[in-house]
Amino acid sequence: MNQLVNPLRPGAPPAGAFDLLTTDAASLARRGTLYTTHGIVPTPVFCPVGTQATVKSLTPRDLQELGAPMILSNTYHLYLRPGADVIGRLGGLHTFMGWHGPILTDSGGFQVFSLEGLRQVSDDGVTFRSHIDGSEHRFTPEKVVEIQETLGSDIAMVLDECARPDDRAYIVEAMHRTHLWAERCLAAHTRQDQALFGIVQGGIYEDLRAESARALTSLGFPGYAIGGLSVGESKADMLRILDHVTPLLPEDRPRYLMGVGSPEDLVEGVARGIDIFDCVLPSRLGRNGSVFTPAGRMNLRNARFKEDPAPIQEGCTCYTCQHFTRAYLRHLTIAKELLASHLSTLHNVHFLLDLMLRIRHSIEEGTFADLRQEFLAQYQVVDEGVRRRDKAIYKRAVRARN
RNA sequence: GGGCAGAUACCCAAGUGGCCAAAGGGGGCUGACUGUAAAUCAGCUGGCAGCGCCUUCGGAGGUUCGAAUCCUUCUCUGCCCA
Repeated sequence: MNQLVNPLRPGAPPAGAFDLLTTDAASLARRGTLYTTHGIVPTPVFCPVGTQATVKSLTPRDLQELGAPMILSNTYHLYLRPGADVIGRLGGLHTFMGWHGPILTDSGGFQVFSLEGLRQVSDDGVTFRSHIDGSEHRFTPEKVVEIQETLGSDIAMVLDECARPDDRAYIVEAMHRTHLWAERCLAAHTRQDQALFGIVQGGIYEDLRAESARALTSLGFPGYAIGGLSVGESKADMLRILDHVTPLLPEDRPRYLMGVGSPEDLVEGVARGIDIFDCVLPSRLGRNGSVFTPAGRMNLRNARFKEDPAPIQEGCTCYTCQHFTRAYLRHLTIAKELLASHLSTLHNVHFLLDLMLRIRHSIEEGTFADLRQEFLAQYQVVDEGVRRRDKAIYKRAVRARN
């Protein structure tokens, strides 16, 4: 894994090349290989997220030991601090952060969405106010490509506009802008050792998704991302859109579902033909005291773990589970010790990487359908009922106050 | 023995006549988190029953339409003087 491939070496696959190895008989799941300048990525793959050139609380050595095939980092955040030029002068992002495996950089498109209120969008680009010091900055498609080329990531993303799922008129506008930007990004992109992926938008509307997929594929990218999902729409909507979109994307190019990452979503995403995932969930949940188990999420703060001598997950091979009890992890979490974040994140990332490993094997063995069925039968998803109950408690509290 | 200050919910601590079941912290409990403005955020934390009632501010008694708040007394704590 992570074996170095020189894209300039004669006969070596170009950066971003994708080999489709096996296709599942009962679903759209597929097993493939993605070639990058910094290593070969087996797909389907999950990428932990290191927004600020670090997967929070983990060292590159941890990531290597966990077997992370590729990680994600972020254009907007690194551009603001420490500055892409700084990283460029220090030898590029890989050298700067000490991670020599594949890196995918997001374009800042997600920040167009998440920094709503600090930004203004026009057809030409986005004007941001820095969330750090309030200073004004401008991102155009060309600028975003330039930054990512300076960073030297293995896979760069086009600038896109991620929009809330509920407003069709706005989604249409954002989608068309995303198409214009995709074309300009492609025209501006020069690095041969870096692959540039396009991003399909269109919210929860099947006709818009189809239009977006058509527009993007006509431009000819080495890989296609599906953006604008898991941003507040229901799970049913997300899966419906995936069912609809992946068949419209070229079979011989990798498909990347951006920002998705809960265990159940990974399984269902793979079943719908997704090859690449990334998500902050394992690291953020870890820092906030939640860990994944085959039965669902576990909140380590719960009083019932106060004297629990078991590991998070019986039989788990991660460092955390092999050495520490729930009681100890609960103590660290409640005492807000730094080690709690590290150990919980370690377990969570391991959990997802291990799930992907098992998924890849099962596709090779032709048993993905069984894995999918067994995993989903066991894994308890936090359901709408719980949310409704929370909402009811909140309403009652408000009523009591008035 | 005398003088002064104090005792408020699990802890610390506001409140010195009605707007007080009682501010604010802390602690405790619960929940959320999906291309990271997140080591973050939200709710609950006297009891019961669904907008009301009941029992609370060291104990007892009193003043008042009404007391955590005023008076008497007792208990305890701290400081000072003998």
